[in-house]
Amino acid sequence: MQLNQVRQFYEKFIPLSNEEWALLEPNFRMLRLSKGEKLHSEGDICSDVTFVNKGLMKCYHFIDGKEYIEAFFSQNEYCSDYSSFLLREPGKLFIEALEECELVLLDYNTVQMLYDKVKNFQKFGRLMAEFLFTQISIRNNALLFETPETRYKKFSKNRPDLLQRVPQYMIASYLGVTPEALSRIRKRLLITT
Amino acid sequence: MQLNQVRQFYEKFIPLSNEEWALLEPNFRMLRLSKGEKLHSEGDICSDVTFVNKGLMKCYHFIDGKEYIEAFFSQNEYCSDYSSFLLREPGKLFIEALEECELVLLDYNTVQMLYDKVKNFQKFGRLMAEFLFTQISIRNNALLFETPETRYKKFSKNRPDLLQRVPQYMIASYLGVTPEALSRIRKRLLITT
DNA sequence: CGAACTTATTGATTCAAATCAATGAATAGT
DNA sequence: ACTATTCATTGATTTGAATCAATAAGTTCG
Repeated sequence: MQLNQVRQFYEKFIPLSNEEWALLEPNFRMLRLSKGEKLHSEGDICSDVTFVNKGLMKCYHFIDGKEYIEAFFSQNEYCSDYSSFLLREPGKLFIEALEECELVLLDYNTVQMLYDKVKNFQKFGRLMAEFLFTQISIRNNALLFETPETRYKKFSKNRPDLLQRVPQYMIASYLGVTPEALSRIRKRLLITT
Repeated sequence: MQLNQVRQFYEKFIPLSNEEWALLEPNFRMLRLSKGEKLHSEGDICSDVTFVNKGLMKCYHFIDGKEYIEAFFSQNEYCSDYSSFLLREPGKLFIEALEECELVLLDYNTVQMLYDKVKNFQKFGRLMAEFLFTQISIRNNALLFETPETRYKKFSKNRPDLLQRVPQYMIASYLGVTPEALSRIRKRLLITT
């Protein structure tokens, strides 16, 4: 099991001695998903925090037959229905592989155990929660206060890789508009530019 | 300085021995604000986490001459521009007293110090961040997926106190609609009910 | 290769809520 | 008590994006 990416990820938040890593390492589980397979569905209580070792996941609400994409998670990102994981309540999200994926999981009980056993893991948990808070705040402010056009421009700039890997109607969903609207935005930008 | 409410608040998240409390207690600062005074303005780096001992605060964006209320914080709630506090970057929020307020503050450096010095404080920080994450998620899902009418109904049910204490145009702003729209929603509900 | 399906584009129409405008009710200040 | 101001309501109009509809371009796979 290739865990060097995971370790690097953790070490961006906290220092980890070899001894501490040795306590962490045996707890990870590897999961491979094919394109279209789901990690998590609406109604499930999210059982694990998940690190994307390889591939691309999408995370979405499904309401009245329509997908509303909340996030894409690619290599070296953390991906879970975090609210459900924390609250131990059935979640509202689906999480699905958009490509062949290699995931590294840590289940809820193990996480709780590690908070007690591994020095610094509590801090890691705090920093992760804080990080995710700031991420969700940024996204929400964008949806509330920026125009679809601005959101598209920023997305193109920040995630040019996803622009290639993800069909346009999913980008539209992520940006909070219909595919038709995004098509028109792109047309407008081509003319203007 | 009346800190029993603060202690109770902390103890909802973690156990605190008298010794630990003795380490915490001297670090709190009390701040009184009159109606209309601001705790925090756009562009400020949020310096403190703030507990509302008494009174009512509003937290809002101010864009194109208009207020967009993000949250109300009343007695026994935590109130800050948390993103700015965490990122150490200028914030986008204003936080202002809607009534005479009594606030209890803990500044950034002290918080960091306490993470190291007080057993369990790291855990408290994690639980707070997690709690705030779930709160923001709930609000955002409401704004994205519920109708203004549903949001108003839930708000009336969950915060009947605020319905009394806060003018209707501020409720409208919090619910993400104009005052005119909220007035019409209320009318509709009166007729239907 | 060509059929079947998926995705993207373009145009016409609809819709929910914002904006604009006016009036009435309530509240505050002198 | 009376004026000024703020707040809530109601009606008319506008608007940005969704929906509906049709076509074109691209992909997949038998």
